[in-house]
Amino acid sequence: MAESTGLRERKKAATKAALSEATFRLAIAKQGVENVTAEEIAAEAGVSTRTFHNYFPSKEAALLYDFEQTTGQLLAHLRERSRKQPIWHAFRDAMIDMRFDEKFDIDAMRCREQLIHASPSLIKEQSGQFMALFTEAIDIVAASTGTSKDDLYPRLLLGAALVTMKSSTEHWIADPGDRTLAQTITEAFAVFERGITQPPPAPETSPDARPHN
Amino acid sequence: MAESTGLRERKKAATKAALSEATFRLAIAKQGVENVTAEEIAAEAGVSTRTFHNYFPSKEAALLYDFEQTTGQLLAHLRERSRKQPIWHAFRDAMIDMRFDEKFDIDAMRCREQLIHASPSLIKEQSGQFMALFTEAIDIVAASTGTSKDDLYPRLLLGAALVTMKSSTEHWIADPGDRTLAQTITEAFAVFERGITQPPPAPETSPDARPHN
DNA sequence: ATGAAATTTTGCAGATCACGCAAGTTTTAC
DNA sequence: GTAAAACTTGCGTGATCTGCAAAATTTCAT
Repeated sequence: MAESTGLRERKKAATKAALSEATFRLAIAKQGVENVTAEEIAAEAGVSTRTFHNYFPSKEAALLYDFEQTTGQLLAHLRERSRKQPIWHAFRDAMIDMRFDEKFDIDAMRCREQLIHASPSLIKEQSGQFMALFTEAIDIVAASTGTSKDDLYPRLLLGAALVTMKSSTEHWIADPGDRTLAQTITEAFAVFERGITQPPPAPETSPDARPHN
Repeated sequence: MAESTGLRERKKAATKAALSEATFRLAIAKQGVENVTAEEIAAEAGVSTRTFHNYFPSKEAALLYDFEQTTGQLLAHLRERSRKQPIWHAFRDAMIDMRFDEKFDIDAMRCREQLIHASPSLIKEQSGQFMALFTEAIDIVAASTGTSKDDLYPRLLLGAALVTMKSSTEHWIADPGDRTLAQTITEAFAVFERGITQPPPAPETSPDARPHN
């Protein structure tokens, strides 16, 4: 559906991607987004400053463009799975479906994490995107649990799921150890199934004895 | 200790509070922070625009000033309790210690919530403050659970606690029903103790209805 | 009380951001 | 091939936020 849509669509997508990548490149080179201007990004991508702002409202949004994309895909997976699976494990499996570890370079992910972690404006932007994800997902969760979206339980469940996804990914990126990302995610989701007051049984460094899934 | 610190300290605190309140007032009057300028806020509080920016980096920060204050107090309570209590219930009880329902007008809280919910910039600002709280609290949690701050478990626990505090407060503000805030908080924390896949025993609206998760 | 020291307030200038508008350019579709 | 639709660009504008230095205010020692 998005393939045959002609030159214009493809060019737009390419420009947007180029701007996002240019932002990433410059941010790394200059050790932080705050040291990069919209003007520089536009120049790096070969368009005018005005055009940059046609595509992104801010350089923060440009840098987190693929996060936003990812979010959309995750939601699609979630919608699909939520019709055949209890919502909690639908989140876990939708997350595993994303296969970040195969799609992205782990060093690039680490760089990105560091950029975000070091910049208040990026932290805010990312948090804002998480909140948007919350808003988009709450209906799915409410429907799936047979509750209202204003109830407490679906909000807690969704919040827990988002926290789990963010934390486990960050943790795995920082130090994969001998685990796959899917294992780490599964482990993290299991913590909430067990009850949060129950600390995880296996110390995080022991290598064997983890039957996957 | 902060009492006898002379006229200067007191005036600064008063100015800061005045600026924050002015921001709140104007934001309500104009139906959103985006319709208020720093210049207007400064005028309303009787100082120069430059002075406003000496106190707050942005109008969003000004509007969420008391949230920041609250955060600090919560951390103090948490630190105290975490030495005598397991960390999970320390969070719950530290939160209850705050007694928002007694300290703040519920209508004002509702207004504030609506302002935040309707403004992307405020959502980002608040999320940023939550992340700051995360950063400040993670050491306490790690110490209290005997783990490293880079481990997964303390991050999940802290994330769950923050989600619980935010969600239960918002939920209670939106519709207190016949519950106290402390009850709602306790109920919410209990969800995570039980295991997130276990829906709460008492449905929030209909008395029968087995939840079919 | 008084004058010097420390601190705060303020105006000004400058860099950036983000958006509306209208003219110019490219792509599409007939 | 040409007209319509969509995209790019430059310009102008209003707002944000910061540094700097002068003026005003508070503090403190005497």
